[in-house]
Amino acid sequence: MSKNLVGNHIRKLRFNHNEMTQQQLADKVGVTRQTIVALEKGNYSPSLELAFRIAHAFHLPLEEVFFYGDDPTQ
Amino acid sequence: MSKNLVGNHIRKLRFNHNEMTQQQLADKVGVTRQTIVALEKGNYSPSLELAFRIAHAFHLPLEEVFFYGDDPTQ
DNA sequence: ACGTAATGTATAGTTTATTATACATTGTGT
DNA sequence: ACACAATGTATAATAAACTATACATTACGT
Repeated sequence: MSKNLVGNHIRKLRFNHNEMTQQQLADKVGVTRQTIVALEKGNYSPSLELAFRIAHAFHLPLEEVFFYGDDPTQ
Repeated sequence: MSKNLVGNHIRKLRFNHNEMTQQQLADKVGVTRQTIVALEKGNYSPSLELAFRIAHAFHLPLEEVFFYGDDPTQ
């Protein structure tokens, strides 16, 4: 339980980026697919370090991938 | 051990913000002082959620408080 | 000299992120 | 119909973040 306050656009971004697969993203940022799955599902928020690596994988600033609060405002 | 790849400007920012104390910042973002100490010392990188709360406490975007890699470039 | 506020350091314990493994489901190509 | 790639789901184990407690040090006000 315990509401997760951080959301992300990982899923959307994977498809905008060459239909990148969960496994490919996982390899690219050096985690397992399970971690990507959990993040897309919103099970928990990543470590800051992983958040940076994921943003870099999409060539985006961190705050365009992850957002605080319920409202992406975009 | 295990090099921490994420750095921050928390210490500097505390002093730029009314000489804010470790305890005050801790209270403001809802963690213990020990966590702030550990972050300033670079013992580990915070959760993304905490990183957001700290950035908001200073009214700054996350990437002006935390940076990936060894070089702040500023 | 004394009290107190801020910081530094250490360590054991709890919670959360991350891994590893495993199996089920859906879609696509042959 | 079969093989395979991608995803969904679950659960136990490990690693990392975070708490709680405690004590030492430095500086500052009285």
